Amino acid sequence: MGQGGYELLWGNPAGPGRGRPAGLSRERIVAEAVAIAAAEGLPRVSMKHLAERLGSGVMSLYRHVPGKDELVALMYDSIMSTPPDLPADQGWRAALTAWAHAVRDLFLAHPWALPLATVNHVLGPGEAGWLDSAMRAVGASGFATDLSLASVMAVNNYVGGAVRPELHGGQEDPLWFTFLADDGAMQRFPALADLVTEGHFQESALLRDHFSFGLERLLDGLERYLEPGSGQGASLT
Amino acid sequence: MGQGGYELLWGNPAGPGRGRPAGLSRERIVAEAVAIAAAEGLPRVSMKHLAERLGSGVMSLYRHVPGKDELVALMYDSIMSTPPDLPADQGWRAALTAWAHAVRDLFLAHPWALPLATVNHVLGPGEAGWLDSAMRAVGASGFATDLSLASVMAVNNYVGGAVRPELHGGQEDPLWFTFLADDGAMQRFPALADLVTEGHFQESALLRDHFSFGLERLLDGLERYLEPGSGQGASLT
DNA sequence: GCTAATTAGCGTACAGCATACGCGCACGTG
DNA sequence: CACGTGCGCGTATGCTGTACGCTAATTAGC
Repeated sequence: MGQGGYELLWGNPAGPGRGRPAGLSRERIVAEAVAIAAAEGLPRVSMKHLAERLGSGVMSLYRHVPGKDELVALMYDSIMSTPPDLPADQGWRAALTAWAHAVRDLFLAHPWALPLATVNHVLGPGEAGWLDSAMRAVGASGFATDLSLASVMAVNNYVGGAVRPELHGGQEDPLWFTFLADDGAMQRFPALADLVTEGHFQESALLRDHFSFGLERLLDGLERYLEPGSGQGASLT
Repeated sequence: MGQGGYELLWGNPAGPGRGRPAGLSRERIVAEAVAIAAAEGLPRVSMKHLAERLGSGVMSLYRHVPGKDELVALMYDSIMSTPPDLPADQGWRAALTAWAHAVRDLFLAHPWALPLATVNHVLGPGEAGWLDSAMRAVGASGFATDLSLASVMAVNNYVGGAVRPELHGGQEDPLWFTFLADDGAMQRFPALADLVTEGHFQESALLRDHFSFGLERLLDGLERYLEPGSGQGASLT
C-alpha cells in the first residue's frame, strides 16, 4: 500500500519519447478517477469502470499507472495540488485557523479521501505543499522548527478526526442514538441517556459547531504555551 | 457498509432454538477474525481464510454473520467490549487524560482498527460503553451535558488523528522526508527543508512525544474554557 | 522513403474475492 | 419413530486486480 509509491509520486513525468504517442495520460486517468469517486464513491473506482469512462481498454491504464494502490495514492495527492491561501500578517493563530478550515473544506469536498488520510502513506508533493504552507505561516512568528511542526501536527490531527462526524448526515448522526430509545440501554449508558432526555442534538450550538469549539480550545491551549504572557479569555467564535 | 448493521450490533443473540445445535457461534467467528487481523493484518481476513482457521466451510459463516461488512463492524466493536478504568476522584482533566491514553493504547494494540474508526459506522454497545465512561467522568464535575460531549468529542477527535503517525515505524516516518534530499524540493518547500537541515526527528522530545504535547495543549484549552478562574501555567508532562 | 527501434493500446487468462442458492443432515420435540 | 427446524456447506456466479504477449503507431537513422 504505497510502499513503493515514492518514485511514483515524486518522479519526473519523463520527456516525450520517440515511440507511439500516448492518447491517455496519467493526469487524465487520475482526474477521471477522482471524478468517479466524487460522483459514485471510492468503491466504484475500479479499473474496469475507469477504463470504460475513458473509452479505453482496461490494461491500457497500466501503461501509465503501476497499479490500483498507486492510482489511489495519486488521487489523494492530486486533490491537494494547490495549497490554501493563508493570511500572512495576522499572526500564527489566524493562519492556523484558516489552514484548519481549509483542510476541513477539502475533506468535505472529497469525502472519499478522509479514510485515505488515516492510512499510512508516502508524503506526496501536494500534501507536502499544504504542510509547508502551514509551517511557513507558523514559523513566521519565530518559533523553533520542531515546535512549529508539533503545533501544526496537533491541529492537523484534530481536524482529521473532527471532520468525520460531519461527513455522514450533516448534523450529528441521528442513527447513532437510536438504541437509547430501546430497552435497558438507558441504564447501561446513563451519561449517554442524558443526552437524549435533555433533548440536545436539536438545539445545542456547541454540538452543531463542535468543529470550531474543539479547534478554538486547541488553539487556546497552544496560545498559552507559545505566548505565556497573553492572558486572553476564552470565547466561542 | 454498516448501514443495516444496527440490529446486528444491538440485536439479541436469540435463544436456543429447537433445531440442530450450532457448532459455530458469532462470538467465535468474530474472535478468530480479530486474531487473524492482529497476526496477519485486516486484508488477510477473508471469508475463505477465516473458515479454514475455524475448520468449517466458507458458507457456514453466513449462518451467523450477514456478510463481510457486518463482520468487520462486529470486530471493531468487540475490541471495545470493556471500557477503561478511569480515576474517579481526581477531576475531569485526569479522567480525560487517562481516557485519551486508553484510546491510544487500544488502537496501538489493534492497528487494523484505526482506519475503521475514520469511516462512518453505527455506534455499537462497545463503543457506546467507552463513550459513556468518558461522559460520566466529565459530567461528574457538573458541566452541562452538551458541553461534556463537545469536550469528549474534541479529545476523541484529536486522539484518532494523533495515533496514526505512531502506527507505522515508531518515530516519525523517515521515508516521509526522503524527497527533501533530492533536487529542488528544498526550494519548493522551504519550511519542511528547515526540519531536515536542523536535524530534528532524531532529537526533538516535542516530536517524539507529539501525542502528549497536543493532548496537553487541548486539555489546557478546555480547562481555560471550563474553569476560567484557574490560571495554571503550561508545562510539558 | 525504407527499415529498425521504441512505445502505446489492449485481448486473453488467471487467481482471488464475497456471496446467492439449494441440498442433505443432525438434532429436539411430538 | 417421524416430523420439522435450523445448521453445515458444495457449487456456481460475477466481481476484482493484474501478468503476459501480441499488434499497431510513431520516430530515428540510413
